[in-house]
Amino acid sequence: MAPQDQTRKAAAKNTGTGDTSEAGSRHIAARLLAWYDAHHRDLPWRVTPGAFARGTRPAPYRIWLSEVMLQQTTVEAVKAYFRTFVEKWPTVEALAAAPTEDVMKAWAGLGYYSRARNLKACADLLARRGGRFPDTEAGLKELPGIGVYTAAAIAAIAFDRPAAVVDGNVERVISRLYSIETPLSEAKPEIRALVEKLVPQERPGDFAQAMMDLGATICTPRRPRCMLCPVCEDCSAVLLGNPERFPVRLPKNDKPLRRGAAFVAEREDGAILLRKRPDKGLLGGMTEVPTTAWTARIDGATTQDAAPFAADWRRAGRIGHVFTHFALELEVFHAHIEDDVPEGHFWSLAHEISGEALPTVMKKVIEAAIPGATKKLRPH
DNA sequence: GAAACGTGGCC
DNA sequence: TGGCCAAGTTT
Repeated sequence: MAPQDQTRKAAAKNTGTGDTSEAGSRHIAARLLAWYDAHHRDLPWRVTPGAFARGTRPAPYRIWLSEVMLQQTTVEAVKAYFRTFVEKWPTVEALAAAPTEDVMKAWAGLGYYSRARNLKACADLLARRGGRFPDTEAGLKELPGIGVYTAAAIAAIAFDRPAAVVDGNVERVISRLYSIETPLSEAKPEIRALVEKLVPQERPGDFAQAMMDLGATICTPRRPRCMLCPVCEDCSAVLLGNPERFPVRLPKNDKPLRRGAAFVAEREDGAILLRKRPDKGLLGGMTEVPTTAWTARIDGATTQDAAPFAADWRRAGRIGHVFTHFALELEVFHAHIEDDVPEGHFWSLAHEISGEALPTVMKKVIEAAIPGATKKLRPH
């Protein structure tokens, strides 16, 4: 063991909170980069480590698109959407040229739909400016849908800027490495300062991705695989014996339950009556079947009044769905109706349903009334 | 600064 | 099964 390592270990033991010295930081960054070279994940938007040193670089468009998709979303869920988007729209100019409606349809199912609107707004703005991305955190942060994290991530990964990239993974890794007892949210400034100390001048983009890969594959929320961790010996939480205890979080408030009714109107040929939700707010700009407000009392006496129009509504079932801040129970009604279209509604043909901008909750509703209706038809 | 904003996977 | 969590941003 190198003398500097002994010093570092002693310091960690003395403080019990991890070594924050410059030498300690350099050591940790170097270990992480070496680990990343050997164990990085291959992802559709990622280039191999050391790209900038070889004179290559990832396309900022692909990094931006992946980062927006990855906001609060798992890598596995994003992969297929990312491939679809880059195939449909290979450049920011192509995305800018696309109708917003097509973008919403392609985003359907991924959630947090304001991301799709901001993505489109950002593409439009950049296309008008010649299609080039800003190459600094400050410039990126000005763009729609790009906040502190995403600006730092694009600056680091696409432009190799030494930005402090702090996401949920990094918060977990840092809070363990330095055994931070302060509950999350309150600890964020402290975590950011520690990351700023760690970011190396060489390969900052790879360092950011290394931290996130470590959090995703080794330093996981539950049952971290500390025996495989490149910075296990530097980790204060390991020293304390229970890394899983970090990060410390405040207890959460429980979710209220809302109820409502949804109405699946079916035409003779199997077409389904739909409408578009307002651009702002919950499921903004997405498509839905007619529903009551989602707080309405649902019982036999109110059902007829709650329906958007008179029909022979039959109870088709009940679906449950959990959003970020409330749970929803929808009573689903089904009826066959004539061809006239109520104001603000439109018919979607059976073979078009799967391509509509239907959020998952609405697919559940339609499936409850007409099993298989939202599944993609397979050619035979 | 708190609240709004989706969805799927895991145990 | 229900709570937790995931590469956060906007208002």
